[in-house]
Amino acid sequence: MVKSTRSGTRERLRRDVVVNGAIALADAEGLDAVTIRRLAQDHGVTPMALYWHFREKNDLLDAMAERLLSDIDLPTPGTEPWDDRLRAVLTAVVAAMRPHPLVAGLTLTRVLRSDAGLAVADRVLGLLAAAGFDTEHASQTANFLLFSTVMLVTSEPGRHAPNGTEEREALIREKRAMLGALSPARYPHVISAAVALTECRDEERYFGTGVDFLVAGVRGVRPTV
Amino acid sequence: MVKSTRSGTRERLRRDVVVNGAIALADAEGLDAVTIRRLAQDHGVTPMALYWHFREKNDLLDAMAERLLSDIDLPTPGTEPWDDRLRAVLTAVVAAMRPHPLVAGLTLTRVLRSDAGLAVADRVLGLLAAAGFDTEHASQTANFLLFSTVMLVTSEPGRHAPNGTEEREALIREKRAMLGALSPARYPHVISAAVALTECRDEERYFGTGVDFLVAGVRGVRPTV
DNA sequence: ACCTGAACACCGTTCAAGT
DNA sequence: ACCTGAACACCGTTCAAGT
Repeated sequence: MVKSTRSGTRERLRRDVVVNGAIALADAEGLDAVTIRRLAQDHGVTPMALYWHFREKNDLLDAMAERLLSDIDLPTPGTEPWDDRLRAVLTAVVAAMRPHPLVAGLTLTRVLRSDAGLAVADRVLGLLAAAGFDTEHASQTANFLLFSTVMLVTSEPGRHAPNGTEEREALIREKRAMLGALSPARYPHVISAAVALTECRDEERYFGTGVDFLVAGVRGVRPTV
Repeated sequence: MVKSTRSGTRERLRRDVVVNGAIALADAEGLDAVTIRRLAQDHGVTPMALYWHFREKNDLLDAMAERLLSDIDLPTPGTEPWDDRLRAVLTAVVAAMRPHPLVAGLTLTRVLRSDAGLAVADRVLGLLAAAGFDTEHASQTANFLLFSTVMLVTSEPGRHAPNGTEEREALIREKRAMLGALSPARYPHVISAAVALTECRDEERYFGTGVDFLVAGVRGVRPTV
């Protein structure tokens, strides 16, 4: 995690360049396209060259996740009510993940293994403690809360395919057609929701009410004080 | 989806056996262990034999997801308030997923492509409509709700590794040690929550309040009527 | 410190062929 | 209808070697 390279500029730059390339590649073509060999090729280097910078592929994925997590711009701790502060934190998480819906899922298993992720987790745990949660309850809630927030981004309707491409349009059309062809007797609600289920019309509203949902959920399971 | 095999017993049996084996294998060793070649070997058959039953590997994953989704035992539609009925549906989803925490994630992208998943989605959409949600809002909420419910299972602390194994114990110990070694000045809340963050002490309580959380979230974003 | 070359043990998948 | 054999184009990774 904490890198202690002495004259690090060359190494860290190189490493960062690879990580940037990997994220950009995943954004454009999905995580499956992120391959040691493909990245090597993109950088005009032999696949084995990457193994000097990363012990194994998983280390590269860790670095990608940490990059996204460190993009989270935590609000300065204020004195507002706990739920307003929680909302601000979750909004910051969403903002960092939104540009990378195809990569965000990597953070799910890595929050507690990166400095930036730990900072977010600590903040959320602190807020929940302030709201009256005991340690056990706060841990479970914080864990689920962070997962859900990231998933708000990864599960946005129509965002499974790379952004803005024709491929995405085709996928949405196809899915919509499939839903439209279902039996109206069996799945009436699905059919009338076919359009909304396949594409998000108003992203700001989607993420806004998503965060509202999560804050309300916390309020709902908050111990009565 | 809808299979129309004439004298199907032999084929469907064979196919089901493979799917069962794949789920059991994933439960025991994780999804990465589910490989065409490994399954073929387990069934004493050539890898290419599987390609008669599944057009490609993804079809096998689809079938695994559909199996889990069809394990959902939807409650008979009642006349209770919408939130009680929603709670019952979500509880049924959790119950179906809990035995397969390492497989449940497969359902996330496949709900709307399986009969069983469509039935659940239709039910949830109907409940949200009854609660006063318009189509757009209901779709986004239902989508997120199902994702979150599945994730309640896949993200349970300590359940990332196969169940009950020594490997799992080792992973938990390791993670706990890592968290305990952090700087108390920077991550005070994480450190004091190290135990709770790495293992779920009371699963019933965890899933119970998880479902409560989600129902409360829906209540929180429900349009005022 | 940083990279290459050759090799290994895996993948999913195609295609022609068998029964 | 169901399965095999041989082959292809990919993976991640190791190890010894170069500069």
